[in-house]
Amino acid sequence: MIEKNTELKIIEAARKVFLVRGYSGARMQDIADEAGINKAMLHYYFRNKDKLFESIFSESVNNIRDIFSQSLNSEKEIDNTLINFIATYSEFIKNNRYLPSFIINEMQQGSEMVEDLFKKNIKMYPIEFIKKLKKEQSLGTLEKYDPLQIIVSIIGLCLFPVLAQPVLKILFDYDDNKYDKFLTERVAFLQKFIIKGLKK
Amino acid sequence: MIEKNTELKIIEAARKVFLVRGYSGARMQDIADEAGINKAMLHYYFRNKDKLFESIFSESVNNIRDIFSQSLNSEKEIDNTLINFIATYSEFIKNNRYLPSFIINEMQQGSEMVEDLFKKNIKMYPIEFIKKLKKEQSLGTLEKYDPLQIIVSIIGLCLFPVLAQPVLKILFDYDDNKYDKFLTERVAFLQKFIIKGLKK
DNA sequence: TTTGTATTCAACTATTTGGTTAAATTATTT
DNA sequence: AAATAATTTAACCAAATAGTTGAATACAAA
Repeated sequence: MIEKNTELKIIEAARKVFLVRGYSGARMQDIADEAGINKAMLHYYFRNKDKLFESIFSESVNNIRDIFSQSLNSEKEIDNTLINFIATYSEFIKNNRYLPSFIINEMQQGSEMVEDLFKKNIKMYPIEFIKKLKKEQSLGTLEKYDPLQIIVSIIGLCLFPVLAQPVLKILFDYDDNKYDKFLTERVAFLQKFIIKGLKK
Repeated sequence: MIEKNTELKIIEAARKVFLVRGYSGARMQDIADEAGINKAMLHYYFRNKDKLFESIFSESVNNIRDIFSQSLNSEKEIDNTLINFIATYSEFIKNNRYLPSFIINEMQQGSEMVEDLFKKNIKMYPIEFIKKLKKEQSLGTLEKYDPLQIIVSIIGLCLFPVLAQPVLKILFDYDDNKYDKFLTERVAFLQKFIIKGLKK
């Protein structure tokens, strides 16, 4: 019997394996098993490991980019922009645990191929948000910090607890439920903490 | 001629390779080349890849733990504790770029062996710092945030720009010099931003 | 010097892993 | 139904990689 969605099944399996194990840790056999197909099928649909990886990595970069620009540009006023971004971005990351560490890690390796894919797909600079910040800064409502320091801080505050989840769970002796609660509560904490830190 | 510090050379080479490439990305041959010795020497001094990895990973966890507790407990007063921690920790991380991502990544894989090594070596809970925070909170000088949220935030703010360095460099179109400047300037920014965010 | 021990290496083996192929099966078109 | 095209598989092959071995060399102690 011919399976209609073999390609989709492969993509889903590859996503699962690559995101957790990374390029060098991923095994073609594992991906085939996860997809419930024969290993040769992978090479039928995708010429080789590199090509399969490329499609997963590109897709991942696109996802991060989309949710980022989408959640950063939805509201007009700066406070609401921040509140909305923190909530939306945190939620997305929570549901896509492995996405940030996957991208960060592959980029760390410094391979030409990965860097090119990243550059090709990311195309994003938060120009509108920076304008908003600068305007508030010149009005005297926000501290005159470097906008990029601010952006890195906000993203980092959202991402880090998910990036470091396995480490922090052990450090704090939290089980899955407790850590989930920790992440949920973090949204309100961040909204208050960040705005307090930025306001003059 | 017998080389006196072969074991040390191996450790240094293994550190270099493992920290950047991770367990699965590291090649015994690369480590041997980096150390300037024969591949068989690795197995003479360390039985196998796992044993060599274990010693590097344990050492890394110990380093992180030491610098953490050391820079967190040096000062008495809360403001100075924070200012000192941010400066010391940031400086350490800047000089040990790959340490955080190495540990976080290997922990992400969820292997029994790595998790056990981590638990065995970390043994750290910032009890003194939490006491200090709670005292200030009850005095009304600090906002009544969950101490763990605070700690995760401070660490994340210091670590994230180094974790995500390759990504952020491309996003901001910064070269090595510019990014180095960004990290240097970040210390003062964080000291101000964090204290403002925490103070009532 | 001689003897024993630690160190080093080149060449080898075993295993893992990515990739190929040819044949069989299923679907689609004529 | 027959012919053609697409899909799937088992059984391979080739390359990469971890690990082994035995001989040679250097050093230290007797």
